[in-house]
Amino acid sequence: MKLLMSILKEHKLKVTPQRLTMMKIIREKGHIDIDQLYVNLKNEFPAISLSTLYKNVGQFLDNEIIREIAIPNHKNKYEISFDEHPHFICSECGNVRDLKFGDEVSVKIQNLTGEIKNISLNIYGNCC
Amino acid sequence: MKLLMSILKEHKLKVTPQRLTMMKIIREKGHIDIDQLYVNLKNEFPAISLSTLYKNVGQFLDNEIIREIAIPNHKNKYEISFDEHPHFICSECGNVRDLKFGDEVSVKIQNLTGEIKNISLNIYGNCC
DNA sequence: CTCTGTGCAAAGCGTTTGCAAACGA
DNA sequence: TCGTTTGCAAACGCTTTGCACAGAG
Repeated sequence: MKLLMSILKEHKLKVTPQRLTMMKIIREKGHIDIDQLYVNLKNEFPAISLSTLYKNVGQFLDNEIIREIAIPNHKNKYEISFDEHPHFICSECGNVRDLKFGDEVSVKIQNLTGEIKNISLNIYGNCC
Repeated sequence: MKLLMSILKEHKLKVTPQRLTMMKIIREKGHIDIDQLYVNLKNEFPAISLSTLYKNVGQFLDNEIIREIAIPNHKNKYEISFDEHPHFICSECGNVRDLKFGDEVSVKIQNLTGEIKNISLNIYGNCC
């Protein structure tokens, strides 16, 4: 598993304890929204401000260190960018479960004009 | 093509000129965000208010008359619910092109625990 | 030492709410 | 007539911005 520190350095972002902890929490939780992230960070940094979170989340997204998951009727969640994978999202509670391309889910695309940068496949169901 | 009026009636929503025009514009434009919708509606209803749009869009979504397309770094767009289909979304300008399940794109799902309500497949590329 | 990052307070902006009047059934 | 919808204004809440100080390199 890649060191969080080196990920920041690769993108020429300064290594701060706040950033490292943000990344650690996102990686541990798998999928987390701003508010949950804030609560978790408060434990370690009681003085941390929401604007720091927003600024860093913005930079992480710009640098594709994390990826944004849009969930209808819920706040966006974030995950560490690793491999592309589909999500199973609960329409009720917004819970996200990772699926796998390959054995579980496969997508076949033919005759598509235009370069593909990224595929987002969300399957909505109910886990409640 | 189904009458817009009867769609509203099916959902026990009152038929108002504002609603009919909203649906007409969304159907014509294919994919449209709140602001573009507002501008278009202003032509026909100079006094229409944004809150009317928000209220109706909310109701259309609740009743699944329209569907929401989340586009990173752009405002959500809306389309009339018809068949499920994948979208090709330009990462730069947010433009949306409809694709087809079947010949163009197919998804195979195996061993997935949990009922599937809905599948959203967005392919990101560049049209600029 | 220099430049970036942090925290705070305030501003900004899209969206929602409350209410009276208008309208649809 | 009765319940719903509309438009307006105000409230709301999330996100962004400006700035001074702190911290990383």
